[in-house]
Amino acid sequence: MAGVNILDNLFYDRADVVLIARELLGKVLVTRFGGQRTSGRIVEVEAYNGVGDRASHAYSGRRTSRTEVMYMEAGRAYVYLIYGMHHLFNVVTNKKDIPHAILVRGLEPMEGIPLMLERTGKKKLDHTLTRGPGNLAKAMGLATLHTGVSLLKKGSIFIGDDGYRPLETSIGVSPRIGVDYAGPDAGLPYRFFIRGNPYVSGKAALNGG
DNA sequence: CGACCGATCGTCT
DNA sequence: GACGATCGGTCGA
Repeated sequence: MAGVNILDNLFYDRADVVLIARELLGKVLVTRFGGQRTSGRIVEVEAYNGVGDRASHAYSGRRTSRTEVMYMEAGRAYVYLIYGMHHLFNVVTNKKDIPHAILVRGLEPMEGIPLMLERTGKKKLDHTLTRGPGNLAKAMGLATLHTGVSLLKKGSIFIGDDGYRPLETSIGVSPRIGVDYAGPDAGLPYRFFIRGNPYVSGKAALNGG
């Protein structure tokens, strides 16, 4: 599509995963499976800051077959199954062997809404279609089999920049959701979202500032 | 509104 | 054998 630049290695391969997460707000996540395209604007993200972050799957350098992709070079998908039923989509950032990742938690649907409805079994478009990480992965057709896929070329999964920029004043910051197990790190301000957007998950009290 | 609960299974201990 | 970077439904105030 004209006017859309794919985010490249220079974008993903940077040291500050929290900054990258914030910069992902307003970008466009695109999937193209079986010749069918779906896309949506990113409105909510969370940063997972490597081996020192108790909320991260890579905390303390844990390295398993599931998390191996987090240790690969920047710009790959990390999709994992949670609660036996939901697939959560992350983007790997920073250099090889530094396991940073960003969880995409909210999308404002753009293209392919009928297909998203079909994938999710929903009857009509409402804010639940792509609100929350499990819902958006399902709507976009993303699952664990996509772990390791590169986002750096215009392939089946990528993130584009169409020039849209959220107002700085519209960006909210809060602790991450669902990471109470992370002790002191549960309170870190690593979640970013577009204030007032209906596709942002979480409770209203978290979404004010 | 908020609190709680069940679903469901791969991953890790 | 326990638990989760969740979701949608239910129940009670």
